[in-house]
Amino acid sequence: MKEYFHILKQVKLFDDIDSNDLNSMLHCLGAKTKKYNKNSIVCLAGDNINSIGIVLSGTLDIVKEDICGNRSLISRISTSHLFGEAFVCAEIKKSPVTIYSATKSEIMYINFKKLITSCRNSCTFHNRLIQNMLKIIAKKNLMLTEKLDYLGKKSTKEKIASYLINQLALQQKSTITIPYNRNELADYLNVNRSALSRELSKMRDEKLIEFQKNKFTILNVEKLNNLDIKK
Amino acid sequence: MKEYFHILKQVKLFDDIDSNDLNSMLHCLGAKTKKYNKNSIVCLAGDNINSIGIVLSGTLDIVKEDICGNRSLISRISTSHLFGEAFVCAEIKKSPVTIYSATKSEIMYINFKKLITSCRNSCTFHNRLIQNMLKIIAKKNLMLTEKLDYLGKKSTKEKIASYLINQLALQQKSTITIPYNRNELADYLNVNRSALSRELSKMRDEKLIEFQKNKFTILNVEKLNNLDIKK
DNA sequence: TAATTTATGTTGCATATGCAACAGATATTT
DNA sequence: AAATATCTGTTGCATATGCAACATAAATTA
Repeated sequence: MKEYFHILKQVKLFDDIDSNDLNSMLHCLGAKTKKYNKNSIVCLAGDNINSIGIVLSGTLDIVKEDICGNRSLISRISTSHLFGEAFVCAEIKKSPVTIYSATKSEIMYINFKKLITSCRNSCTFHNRLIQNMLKIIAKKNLMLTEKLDYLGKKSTKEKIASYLINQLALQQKSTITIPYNRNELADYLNVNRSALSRELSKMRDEKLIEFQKNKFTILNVEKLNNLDIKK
Repeated sequence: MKEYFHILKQVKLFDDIDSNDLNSMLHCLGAKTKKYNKNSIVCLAGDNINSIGIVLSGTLDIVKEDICGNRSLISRISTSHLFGEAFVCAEIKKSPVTIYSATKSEIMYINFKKLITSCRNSCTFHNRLIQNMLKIIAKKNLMLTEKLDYLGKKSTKEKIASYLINQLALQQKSTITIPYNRNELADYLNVNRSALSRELSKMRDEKLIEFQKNKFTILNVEKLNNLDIKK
C-alpha cells in the first residue's frame, strides 16, 4: 500500500491521521484496489453497495440515466475524492446511480460500514475518520444544494450563468477551466446540447462571457448575476 | 426541558441515547428554545450560523430567493427534523438560504459545533451523536440527489411525475398527501404555477392521475414512469 | 498526410413554458 | 351572512428550448 501514500495524504477522509497509522488502518478497513479501463463501468444502478471508493487516479462520472436514454451527469470526481459514502452512511443497499470510469483509473475500496457499525472497541483513529466523514458529506450536501440552485433556474442562460459564477468563486481566477466539454456540460446542466451552444454564443455576442473550448472568461459578473432583471 | 422529551425522543439525532442522559446532554449542548410566529423569519440568507436547529413544533421553509424575486423552495421541514446541520458540519459561516416559519413554531438550538471540535474529553454520548448525525446528513444527501433528479427533467410533466412517484414510494399508499399547495409545489419544482396547473389538468385528462387539493392518486404508474417514451 | 471520428456551432421548426390577466372556487375575517 | 382574501384553473401570447439535420473545426487514427 506504500505506493499510494502520496495520494492518500490528500484524501480528506484521512486528515489528521498519522502517516504511521495509515498502513494498519487501511488493513483494518479492508482496503483493496482495482483498476478500470477508459469508459468501463465501475458500478451499475441497482448493484449492491458495500464499500466506499477512493479515486487513486483517473476520473469518474456519476450518472443517472432513465429508460428513455436521457442522461443526467450528477457529478464528476477525480483523484483523492470519494464516492458511495452517502449510500454507505445512509445504509442504502442498492446504488441509485451508475458510475463510469471516464478515463483509465484506479480505485481503492474500503469497508467504512464496518467502521461505523461493528468495530466498537475502536481503534484510536475511528472517531477521527467519522468526524472527517461528517465534514466531507456535509460539504457534498452543500455542493448538491448549489447544483439544485443551477437546475432550479428557469432559463438555460441562467443555468449557465449561475454555474459559471459558482466556478468563478471556487477557482478564484479570471479565466476558469471547467471539467466538461459541451456535451458533458449539457448533461450536467440537464439541457440540450445544441441549445446550450446557442445560448453560449448569444452570451458571447452580448459580451457577457468569452470562451474557447472549456476555458471561460467572465466579462461582466454583474450582468450575469441579474440576467432576468433587464427585460 | 422535560416538557420537550416526548418530541426529542423522535429526533433521529438522539437515537440510542439513554433518556436519563438527555437532560445533562442538552445542557452540554447549550440547548435553548425559541418561538416564532407564522410567516416570521428564522434565519436570513447571510446571517451567521453557529448552531443547529431542531423543530419542536410547526413547519419551516428553507428558501433561496434571487434578486429578481424568483423563489425556490428547497425543502419544508416539520417537527423533530433538523436544519443547519450541514452548514455547521461543513464549517460554513454564513447561511446561503433564508428560513421562514410557515406556521407558528418552536425551535431548539444546540451547539453541535462545540461537540465536534473542542469537547475532546468527550462525554460518552458524543460519539453516538456524531454517528447519528452522519446518518442524518447522508440521508439528506440522498434526498437532495432525488430532488436533483426531479429538477433535471426536461418537461414540467416529467418533474411532476418523478416527484409523485417518489412520494408514492415514500408514503406507501395509493392516495398520497403532499405538504404543498399549488403555489408551493411550483416553487418546490421550480416551475411556473399556472404552467403547473395546466400540466396537472392535462395529466388528469390523460387518466394518469387524479387529485383534489393536495391529495393525489396515481392511476398509471407505468405510463407516468415512461412519459417521454411515447411520442 | 489522408482518412476518420469527435466536438462544436448553426438553423428551422414544433412544442413547452413563463407570464399576465381573468374567473370561479374555497377559505378566512368581519 | 357578507365581505374579503387566498387558492386554483384557464387561456392567449411571446419566447425559450428540445430536437434533428447539417456544416465546420479539431482531434485522433490509419
